[in-house]
Amino acid sequence: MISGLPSHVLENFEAIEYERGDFFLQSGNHCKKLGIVSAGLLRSYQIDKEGNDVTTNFFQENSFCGSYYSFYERQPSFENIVCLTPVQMYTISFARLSMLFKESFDVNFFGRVTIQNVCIEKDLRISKLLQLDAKDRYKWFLEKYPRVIESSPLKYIASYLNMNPGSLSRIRNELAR
Amino acid sequence: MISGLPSHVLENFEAIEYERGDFFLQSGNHCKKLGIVSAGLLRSYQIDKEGNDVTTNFFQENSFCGSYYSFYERQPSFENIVCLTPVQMYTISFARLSMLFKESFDVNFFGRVTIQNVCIEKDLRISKLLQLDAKDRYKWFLEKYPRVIESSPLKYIASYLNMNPGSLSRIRNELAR
DNA sequence: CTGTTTTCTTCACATATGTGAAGATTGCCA
DNA sequence: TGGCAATCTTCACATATGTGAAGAAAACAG
Repeated sequence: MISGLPSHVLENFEAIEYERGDFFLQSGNHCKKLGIVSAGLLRSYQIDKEGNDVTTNFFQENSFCGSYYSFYERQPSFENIVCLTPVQMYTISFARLSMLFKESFDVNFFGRVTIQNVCIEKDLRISKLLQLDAKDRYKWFLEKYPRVIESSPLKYIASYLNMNPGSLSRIRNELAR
Repeated sequence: MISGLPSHVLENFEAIEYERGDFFLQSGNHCKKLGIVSAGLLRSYQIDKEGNDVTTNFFQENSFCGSYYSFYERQPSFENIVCLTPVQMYTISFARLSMLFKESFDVNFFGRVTIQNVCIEKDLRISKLLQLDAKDRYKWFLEKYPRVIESSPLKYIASYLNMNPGSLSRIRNELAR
């Protein structure tokens, strides 16, 4: 299911289901679990100092879900993570994962490669934020995450792309012609 | 020197020195080596479709230098990496590092933790890009990377912060009063 | 189904930031 | 040290994007 994940490792995970609107993580709390999404879509967001809801990430099928900062640094989270659809995932606690990392070469290897890929994705996102104007950021998102458009309200996509809902509507209107 | 790095591992690295203006990586080429900066400052940048120079990263002392995408995915780089000051680093080839990853539990463990931390930093940068206006992005940079200000032309810092040199000057003028 | 809530669009207008040029300043090299 | 080149600042003006409100449309709940 997760390519490269040593098969016996899944025994250490716990299968959980969430409904739309359920929180996987609330800001101020520790992120106690890391999840692998097997179905559905989640969104992480922060509330900025003006009180705006800012989407920081979407978590689709097969992606790792959690706040790396809160999970690995054992700190209260700045982020909320909430389900945009019904979700199925496999979760693992920090203690359990740390144990696996300590004991298993394969898990370590897999974890390293996985987080490398996450890193590469984040670099790509940063370069798009720095280089593209609002319209091109939206076109890029359309190509890259077509499934997200189907399940997420546009206002959440707008803040993910560093624009506001009105601007996104204007852009969609322009592209429609 | 690098906290957590198994000591015998450094034998696999090669010490290199660069002068200001030397390229560590040119776009179009494979990133064949990963570096650990022991002294100096480098900058990575891309040329966007309008021909603008956009700074994607600064590499300070003790940070890992390279294009993760190009290095790990074995693809031509979109980025250039150039020395802003004289630089000393330790480098390792992909083949050599892959071998270490395959053979050494400790190197794997260290590599995983290291890239996790890089990931957390990238998340932080993204959240600042999404949440702060130009002035606050600059204030944040001042606090976080005071040493970079001393060695990098401001125009490079401007594009790193997603603004242009004129705007940065205006902001600096406002803050000076 | 029907009413209520949420989301999306559209608009007129506001504003932060971009642009390009000119001059001042700085830094570098011969 | 002097002179050239790079950088930084400043300005007037341009423009992309933000703002908030109002209505239309869609989604949801009873």
